Amino acid sequence: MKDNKRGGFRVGAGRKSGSGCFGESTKVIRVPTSRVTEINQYIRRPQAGNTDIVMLPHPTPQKIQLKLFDHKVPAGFPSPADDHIEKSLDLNEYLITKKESTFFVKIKGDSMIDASIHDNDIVIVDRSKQAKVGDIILASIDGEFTIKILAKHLSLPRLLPANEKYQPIVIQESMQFEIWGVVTGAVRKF
Amino acid sequence: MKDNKRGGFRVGAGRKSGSGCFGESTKVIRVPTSRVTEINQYIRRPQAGNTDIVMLPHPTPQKIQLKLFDHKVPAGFPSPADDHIEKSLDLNEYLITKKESTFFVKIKGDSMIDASIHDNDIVIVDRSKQAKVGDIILASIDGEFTIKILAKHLSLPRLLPANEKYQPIVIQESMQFEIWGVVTGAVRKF
DNA sequence: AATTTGATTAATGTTACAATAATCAAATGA
DNA sequence: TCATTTGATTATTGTAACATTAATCAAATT
Repeated sequence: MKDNKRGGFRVGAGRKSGSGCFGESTKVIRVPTSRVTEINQYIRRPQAGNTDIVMLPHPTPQKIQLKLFDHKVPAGFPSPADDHIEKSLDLNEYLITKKESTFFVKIKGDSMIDASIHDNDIVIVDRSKQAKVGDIILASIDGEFTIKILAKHLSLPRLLPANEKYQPIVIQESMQFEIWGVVTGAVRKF
Repeated sequence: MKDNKRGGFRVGAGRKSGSGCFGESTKVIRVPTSRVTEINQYIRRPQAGNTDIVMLPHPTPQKIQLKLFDHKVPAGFPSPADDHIEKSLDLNEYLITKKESTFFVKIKGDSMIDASIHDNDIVIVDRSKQAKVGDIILASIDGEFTIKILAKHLSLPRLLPANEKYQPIVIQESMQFEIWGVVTGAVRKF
């Protein structure tokens, strides 16, 4: 039942310009594949209600409100602060699993620098944990404490320093050798 | 002077995949005309961000005092009587000076590795401390959080990574730039 | 040994296209 | 008469295609 009498060219016919979801014309641009989702979310995000406010601690009695998205040039892409203030953190809870068997050791010197344990770092040692090959352990050899990576050489245990400049130590039967625990963490003050 | 003896099909010929300015494949997407410039700037700006989640100190942390030993003292412990050697320590107290102005940020990537800040470390940031040149700071650049070393060059602030593979960032007037605090410590779990 | 050259393939900005959606007015039907 | 349907028209929108540029390799040349 087609006829030629409906429609037809006439001014004002057809979809109105600006009736798309952006209310304006569009262009195609090329962007990295990994950021397609991010950009699509961003350009579709309601502009009006964009009032993300993050509260961060401040020494003054009343906490300061820091407004994000007040950029001068590129306006408001998703910021890490958007949804990233998640939870609170208790350092004791985070770093100490078993407080009954945990203690700290303050490190002197740079012999563990390749395991990124530095002079004056404090390491967290759990003496209840069974040391496995590859673990960073606190051991004593002939009455001296040392922090090393546990390896195994035939049947005798072997301690690898994390710093290449130091020689591995093969534990002989005659040596007093004791593993005091496994290093489970490290903390540092700047 | 054309001949058919150069080039020719052979494995490995031609431009390498991923050699473009994004280091990955691209796609075309349609965006509002008014935001083309903004998005092009955004996807091309230096990726300074090296932080992940932001956390606040726990309001009611566990109080755990554990023994602190010195790496260099001769083994013979535990010797609870010896107060000279043995101290005790609470990690929250040790690392957090001002709870009201402190928060935590998780590090992503290895841009600060020479400052011994590693992937997945958590750094402690004090917002009340005045940042000085040379300090490790948390800053935001155009909405992106980053941990960097604060420097100054010709009166413009500069953010230096602690890894020669990364480029310093010169802060221009046109950039949104804010210093959020000074990094006062770092913790790591093994 | 260093440089040039031509073939090859990826990157990149733009245009083209097809499918969908919105809009209008004539045609239809109550 | 007035609401609904219908067909033509035009914008939107995601994707494919294209042309130009850039990077890379190995043979040819200096």
